[in-house]
Amino acid sequence: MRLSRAFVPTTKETPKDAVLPSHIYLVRGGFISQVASGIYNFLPLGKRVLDKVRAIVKEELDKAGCQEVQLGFVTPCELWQESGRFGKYGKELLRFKDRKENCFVLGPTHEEMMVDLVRGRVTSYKQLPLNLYQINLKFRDEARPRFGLLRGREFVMKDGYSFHADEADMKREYDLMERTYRKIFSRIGLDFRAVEADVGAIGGSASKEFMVLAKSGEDTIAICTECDYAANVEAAKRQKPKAPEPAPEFSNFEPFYTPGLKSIEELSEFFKVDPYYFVKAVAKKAIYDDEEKIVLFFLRGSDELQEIKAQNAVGANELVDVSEEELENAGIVPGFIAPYEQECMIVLDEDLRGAKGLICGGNRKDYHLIGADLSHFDDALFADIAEVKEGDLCPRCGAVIHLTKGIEVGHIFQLGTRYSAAMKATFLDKEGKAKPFVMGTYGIGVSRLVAAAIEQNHDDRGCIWPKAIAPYMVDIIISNIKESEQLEFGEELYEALQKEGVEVVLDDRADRFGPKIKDFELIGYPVGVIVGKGLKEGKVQLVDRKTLEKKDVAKEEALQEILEMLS
RNA sequence: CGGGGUGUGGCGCAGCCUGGUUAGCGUGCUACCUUGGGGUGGUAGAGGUCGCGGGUUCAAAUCCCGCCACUCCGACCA
Repeated sequence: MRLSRAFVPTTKETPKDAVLPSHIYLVRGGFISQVASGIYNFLPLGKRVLDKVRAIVKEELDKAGCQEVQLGFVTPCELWQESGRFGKYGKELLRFKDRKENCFVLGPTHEEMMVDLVRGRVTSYKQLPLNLYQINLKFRDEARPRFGLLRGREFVMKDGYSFHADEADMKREYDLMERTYRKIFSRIGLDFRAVEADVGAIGGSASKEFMVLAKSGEDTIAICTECDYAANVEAAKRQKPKAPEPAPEFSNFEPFYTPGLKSIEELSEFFKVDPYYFVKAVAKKAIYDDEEKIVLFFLRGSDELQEIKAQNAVGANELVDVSEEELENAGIVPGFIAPYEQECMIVLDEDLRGAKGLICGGNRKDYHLIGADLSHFDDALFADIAEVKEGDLCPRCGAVIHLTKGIEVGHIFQLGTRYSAAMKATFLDKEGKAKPFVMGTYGIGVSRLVAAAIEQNHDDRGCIWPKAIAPYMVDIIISNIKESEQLEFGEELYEALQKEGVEVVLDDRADRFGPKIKDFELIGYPVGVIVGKGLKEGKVQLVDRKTLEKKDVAKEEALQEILEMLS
């Protein structure tokens, strides 16, 4: 491609509202442009990167025996009503009617469509297993799109669905998909972790997320510093924390006057006791399909409530904050809540099981109880609801856990029969009995990967594309096109590289050197070739975008050297 | 969904509080000259329904009301 002819509108200025590097550089580099909130156009360079990611995903999936299909983007409401998700999915589902008043939605995910496609067509265990996928647009009317391609409303996703005769075969496929996903993200050149995850609203028995490690990630993940344990904090476990010394000693179980002291910090200071020995209460309102109720969660003062775990522990659809007024109306004393004598539902953290010698709220304003003993509480009340924190101990090997941030780019689920049963998608097994398919579902955020790659690979000058997905591999900069010698050699090298099958751009614009090298750095081609004043001595300069190192090479050797840099 | 902010040539902004000539600056764009290894300098140009609708007024980018869009913080996020 000749840059003099290319549609690559780069800008010197940072777009007004972009905060993250990937957003800034993708817009400034002329890869994407915004159309509306959470909706982007892909320009020629962005489209090339997207297609490369797409091609890698496709290649590895096909190798793993998956088959690509393409489902309609516009899907009939009836399918959503059938699965029961039409109402539950809520406002994220963009609904509209056609001229005949038929109701449709833009697909945010395609479980329903895929089950509908397969049911009635795959009817025997002999046709299983089957793994179908598509790489297609998705639309979710997010309440708050942000960060450019990282959280758009319209995005490109690979979504795959597998169908099996039994659980064991589904697990086999799940493991195969994990290995396949690892290959995909490794090929793209990303530093990522496969982490244990919460299954969330999609359901199923197990799931793993693939996280690209980046400071700007919206997810927090817990990683063991010794073994390969890694989990999203929403699902992370830990070994029982060690009790700090010295443990406080209380001769009696009795109220203690603590005027105005509510926070664990203040109390710890007041009693000179480590927060570990306090019982803290977190009140939430649990929302169910047909009711809502106040739940009190109790943890050690040194821990924080993990809301997803807490939500799962009480089987609620959602947990929301509860006001002090609501608490008082329920006969609860905010700031001084004890696990004793509560009328509402209570849940205690696993780590409090059998704990004694604690300080907790007094169920009375300005009083706490010292010498509390929880060893008589019913086992049923305990659940793992604490958030794993920096320095906690790995549940597998006991080494120290480290927290880091990640961008979720893939998620695989052992789904089971949730959708197949609801939508009556069955096959006949060996005994001739009808059974619902056992399913798995697997997703990759293809357009999000484009942004994630930049979040992880950039410097203060622009993008540094991994070679596997760079829009072009080489940028030949002709320093001054008025110098016919430079122009000629540039053209010659351009042709030679194309003959070698290298994707190359020729910067033959009538600009000066400055803007050209700035664009090279901004766009982030892996290799730059500067054809400039060195040519008089028979030399050109090769630039490694990643290190920004330049080296002079004889012009006759340039081709060979470039090929080596790319290998 | 709750709370804030913004909307003015392609892009980034000023002007608005205190209404009043031709709406200004930077950048980008066009032409010519200049320069030619890190966004060169100059001259001359093109380019704006001041988000939309209504109101107040002799007069509205500016004041008032309504709407829309975008955005930030939070909630939410298969």
